[in-house]
Formats: sequence, structure tokens, C-alpha cells
Amino acid sequence: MDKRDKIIQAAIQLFVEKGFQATSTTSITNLAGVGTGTLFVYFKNKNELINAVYLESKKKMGQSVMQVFDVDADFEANLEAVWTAVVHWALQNEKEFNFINQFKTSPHIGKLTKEEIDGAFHAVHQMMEQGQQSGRLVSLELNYVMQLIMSHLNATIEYLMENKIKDVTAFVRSAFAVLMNGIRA
Amino acid sequence: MDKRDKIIQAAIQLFVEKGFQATSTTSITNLAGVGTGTLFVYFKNKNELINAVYLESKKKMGQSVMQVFDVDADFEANLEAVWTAVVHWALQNEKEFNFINQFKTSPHIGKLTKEEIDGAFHAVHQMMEQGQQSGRLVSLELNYVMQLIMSHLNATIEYLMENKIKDVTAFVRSAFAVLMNGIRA
Amino acid sequence: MDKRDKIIQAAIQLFVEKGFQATSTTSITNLAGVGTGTLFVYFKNKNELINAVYLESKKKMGQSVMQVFDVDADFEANLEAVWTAVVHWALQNEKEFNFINQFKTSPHIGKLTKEEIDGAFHAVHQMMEQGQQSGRLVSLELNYVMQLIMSHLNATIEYLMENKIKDVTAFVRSAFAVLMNGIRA
Amino acid sequence: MDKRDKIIQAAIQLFVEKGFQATSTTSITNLAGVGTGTLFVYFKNKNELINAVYLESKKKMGQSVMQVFDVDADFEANLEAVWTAVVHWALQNEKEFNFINQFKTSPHIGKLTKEEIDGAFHAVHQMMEQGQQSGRLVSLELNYVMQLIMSHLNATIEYLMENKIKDVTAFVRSAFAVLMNGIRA
DNA sequence: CATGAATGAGCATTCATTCAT
DNA sequence: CATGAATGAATGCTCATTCAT
Repeated sequence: MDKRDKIIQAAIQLFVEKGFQATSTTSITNLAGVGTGTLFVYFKNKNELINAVYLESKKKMGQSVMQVFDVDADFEANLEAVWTAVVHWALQNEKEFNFINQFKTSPHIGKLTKEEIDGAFHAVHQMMEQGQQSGRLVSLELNYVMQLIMSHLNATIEYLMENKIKDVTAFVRSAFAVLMNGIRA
Repeated sequence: MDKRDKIIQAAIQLFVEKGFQATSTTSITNLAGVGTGTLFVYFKNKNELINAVYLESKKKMGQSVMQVFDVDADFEANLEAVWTAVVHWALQNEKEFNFINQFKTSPHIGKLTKEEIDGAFHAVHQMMEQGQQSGRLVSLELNYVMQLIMSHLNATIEYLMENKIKDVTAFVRSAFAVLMNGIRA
Repeated sequence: MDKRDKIIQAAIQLFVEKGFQATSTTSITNLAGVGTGTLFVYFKNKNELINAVYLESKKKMGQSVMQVFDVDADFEANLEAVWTAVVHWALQNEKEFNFINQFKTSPHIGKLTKEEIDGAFHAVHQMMEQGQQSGRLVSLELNYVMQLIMSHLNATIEYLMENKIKDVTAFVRSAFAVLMNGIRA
Repeated sequence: MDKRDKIIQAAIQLFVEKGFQATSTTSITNLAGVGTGTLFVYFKNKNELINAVYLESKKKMGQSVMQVFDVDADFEANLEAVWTAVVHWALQNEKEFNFINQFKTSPHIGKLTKEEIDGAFHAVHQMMEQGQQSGRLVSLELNYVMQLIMSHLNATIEYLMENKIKDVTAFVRSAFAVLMNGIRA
């Protein structure tokens, strides 16, 4: 693993554990096992670091999740597949997911970073639009529906992380059912 | 308005705008129009300030919301009443609501503060239990259902705050319908 | 005891225990059982307080000690009497003595305060001069001899305070003998 | 001179002039000609600084003084040699000596620091014990005799510092004679 | 006289960032 | 590229002092 990567991994861990401001650049470089100055070789400043970390994490998640997306599949099946994929990625990448979740509303994550990301989820957005047009999705403002889905997703993941569930697959299935019963047209 | 209140109001605003750590005590006292030292007359330190602010805000919300709670009312009617009351309180007290929302998971809010609050919502919790027992609420783990309701609530409020909706009442009604369709047994 | 006195007593105790700077005016008024502002009714500021305390303590000691001074007595007998009187006053007024001792070289005790005090010991100074003139005291610079006596005195008192001595009177007598053997002409 | 040394020298000067508490860390770094933060690169905090300064000063004095110590020499000659060496070291290192003298009883100098030092003077203590056993030193409690010697030493040094003496060597010799006449068995 | 709420200058300490090596 | 000593602006907090009551 090269030094840039070591720094990013250390940053993710510390940002999640202690928050952005409470994490000193020195503690990051210490954990990463590199010199103080090295962080600034790869990132112009602390802010650019967190944006880079956010971007890479979210891209990783996006790539992983979008593999299950099937353009030809049925709307509801597709939504469930993607939704479920996010849950599983989160459970297997707790640190990254918590990081993304905690910092998605942070003022330190710039607009540019957010826009750069949205592209990855364009396909999902399209699928939702078609869902509405074909009368399979409740006809509320699409952005609102997306927000509902995301918050339901996060609530479910958080619950799974904090509680030991025996049959995760079953839980995830009923969790999705609750969502779908709400937003089905 | 006495100085303690001025400080609390200034703190709410700045904590929401810039976060806890990024808000200097000096900026709070400046905005409040009091001397630097005055903050420490009323609060032992910055941490005690944020806890006091959180406590008072949440109490205010609790008191306002629980007025609509009717022990004798029908389960679903009662849930809608309370849920809707939170939405309206949030819209009328944007700053306080955002503050509560942002800091509910903050490590700076102590456990004691959180416990002191939960009491106010005991009645709601009971109502939900009875809802499950009487077969009117989906039979998933109650804490999870509560979490779903809360996240749905927050998503709705956030959407309402960021978008100008013509008919808020109608919107709230259909938003609640989406929730209820999901969690009805 | 009037409030001025309460403040002085509290100040002596705290200054000795924690030092001048480490003692806040608030802690003094708290211990004295008076309001914060009251200190400044009687003393213009913290510095004037310590000077007043020093002055009064040293005057009290002077008055007590000079009672044993006998103009007509033999030089050596007189010196021993005064020297011994200081030792005993110190043992009976530990706080005051320690305070005087600690702050005699403090920059916070002004020159004026020191001069105001020296008057009380004028008689002793005269006695010493006569001792030298009559060839009973070593003929070194008088100020130096005085300094030697004072430091020997303080060393003896400190030792007595820190160690439990069975026969104090005997100890004091031999302590004085050591001094006298050194400075006798 | 490296920065750590510059800081120590500045600290000695200011601590002596104004006292520990009245000396701000900024004033030290200003006088030392280094940045504010540099002090904390070398010393964890202000307290560790004063302990380090005390330790190094006293070690320097100890090393210098103990050079004259001669295990095989006569008791009285040895005592005079060491005693005189301290006087001369003090006169040549006024700042350091005053610093040591003022802070030897300070609560800011930790016990560990004091213990680390006492070792250096172990030989002197042994010499004194042998002096008593061989009947050449007054048979009072040894700690008390040590205290007397130290206070006599300090009084002499202080006097020499504050007054211009023509023949210092002669003065020191008679000063030691006064001491020795007092404590000889 | 007595009070204590209010003040703001001052301080120890932290930390992102630089730069000479 | 990599380093870490050095920096100084920024911050939370203290405390002597004031003043309206």
C-alpha cells in the first residue's frame, strides 16, 4: 500500500472515531506511519484530504453496488437488488459507510465533490423516473421519494450495525417490504 | 431576554451554521452581545453549554408536541397527530430543529442529557407497543420501527424546509400515508 | 471580627497554602464569607491587600517580640531574649510566620511597606551597634551580621516546625549557642 | 546555541525577575527569539519547563562544585573548599543561583526533580557524618546542621551579590570562620 | 457599606501548515 | 518524494476589577 493510501485509511478511521475537527493531521500521519509533512505532499490541506477520502469511498461503494444493477430487470426487482446491495456493502465496509454517512452533510465536503459523485447514480435516478411513469411508484415529487428511500436505507443499516440479527437476509427482505409498501403506487 | 437566553439562541444558530468545534465561544458571545466571560458565568464550559442547549430545545419540542397527544384517541389517529405536530414544530422552529437533528448523535451530548429527555417521549413508546399488541402495527422489532418513523419524519421535514411546497397540509398528509402504508400490520 | 479582618485572615491562609498568584480574590472572599466586591471596598486591589496583610502580620510579630526587649539588660542576654521570642512567636503563629517568611522577598511587597516595618526593629539595630562598639560582637559589616542572624533564626524555626522536638527549650538554647559562638568577637 | 537552550536561558532570567506565574510563555519565547509553539516542542508544558530548568541548573552547579571535593582531605578543609566553591559558582552564575534559590521550595518543582538532584550531594552528606563521628562537628541533628550551613551560605552569597566587597577572598574566609566557630564541636 | 453579575484582557496550549534538508 | 522541527494564529477559559442596585 502506498503512502497516499495509508493516509486515506488512517483518515477514514480517525474521522469516524473522533470527527473531522477533533482529528489532527499529526494523528493521521502517526497512524499511517508516515512523516508529518507527507500528508501535504498528497493533499493541499486537511480539507482537500477529507474531500478526497469522501470521493474515493463513495466511488468504491458506487462501483460495488452498481454491479447488481440490471438495465433489463423489472423495476421493483432492480430497486430491491440495488437497495440490498447497499446494505451488504455497508455491513462489509462499516468504517467507510459510517464515514460517508457522517460526512454527507458536512460543510467540509464541497459541492464539487458531491456533484462528481452523483454521476455514478444516474442510472438509478432514471430507473426511478421510469418507475413513476409506468405507475409503479407513488407519484410524489421524485427527489422526496429518493430522500425517503435513502433515509429508510440508512435507518435499516444503522439498526443492523447496532444489533445482532440472526437472519439478516430475512430482516433485509422485510425491511424492504416496509419501504415498498409505502412507496408503491 | 436575559443574557443566558441570548447566549443559548446565539449558540443554536452558530452550532447549526458552523458545527460545534468550528464555533468559538467568542463568536457566540459576540453574536449574543455579551462579554466573553459571561458565557462561563452561566455554563461551566463549552460542553456544558451545548448540553444545556440540547436539553432545553428538545424539552421545548417535547412539550409542544405532546400537547396533541390524546390518550383516548385511536392508535393511528394519535400517531398521525403526534407525527404531524413534530413536522409543524420543526417548520416553525427551524433553527432549534436543525440543531436537535444535527447533534442528536454528537459525542458532545452526554448520556445524562439524553436520558433526561427520553422520559418525555415515554407515552409515545407505550402507544406504539399497544399498537403492535392490537395488531395495527407491523410486528418488527419496535426499536427498528421507531427508527424508521424517525428517519421518515426527518426526511420529510428536511424536504419541506428545502423546498417551497404550496399545500403543506396535503403534502404532510400524503407523506404520513406513505409511512403508514409501510408500517401498518 | 469585622469583614476587613475576615478577609485578611483568609488571605494569609490562602497565600501561604497556594501562593499569591494562585490565590484568586474570589477564593479569598469565599473563605472569608463575604461578597466578591467587599474585598475591593477595603483594599484598592489585590496588591494592596497583600501589602496590608504583610504589614499587619509583621507589626503583630514586632509588638509581641519587643516586649521582651530590656534596654538595661546585658547585650548577649538581650539578643538571646529577642531571638528566642521570635522563635516562640513563630511556633505559636505558624501561618503568620510562614506568610512573612515567604513574602519578605516577594516583588509584590513594596518598598514602602518594608520601610514602614523597619522602624519597629530600630531598637534591636542599635543594640547590635553597641555590641560591636563594646567589642562583644564580631566586627564584620553590621548588615551582614544581621542577615546571618536572621537566616540562622529562620533555619531554626523551619527545622522546629518540620520536626517534633522533645525538649524545645533545650534545643533553642543550643541553637542560639551555635549562633553566638559564630558571631562573638 | 540551540533553541532549547535559548528557551532555558530566557526562562531562568524571567522566572527570577518576575516569578513563575507572572512569566507568560509568550514572554519567554519572545526573549528567546523563537516562535510561540517552539517552547512546547521541547517541553510538554510550562511546568515541565521549570522542572527541566531547575534540574539542569542544579546539576551544573553540582558538577562545578564537586570538582573541588577531595575524598582524602581533612574534614574542615574539605568543607571550606566545597562551601567556598558554591560561593564562587554563585557569583559567577548569578542568574542560575538566584533561580535555584528562589525555586527550591516552589510547589512547581516536583519531588522527582528534587530526588534526582540529591544524589549529586551524597558525598557531602557522608563527609558531614564522618565529621560528627570523629568529634569535629557539633553533635546536633545532622539535618539541622546542614540547614544551618545552607542558610549561612545563602545569606553570605546574597550579601556578596548586593554589596561591592573589595577583598572577596578575605570576606569569604571570615564568613566561613563565623560558620565554623558556630558548628565546631 | 455590601453585593455579585458582568466584563474583557490575558494566558497556556494546540495544530495546520511550511520549508530546509 | 519524504521528513519533522519550527511556526504563530486561534481558542477555551480564568480572574481581577467594576458598578448598578
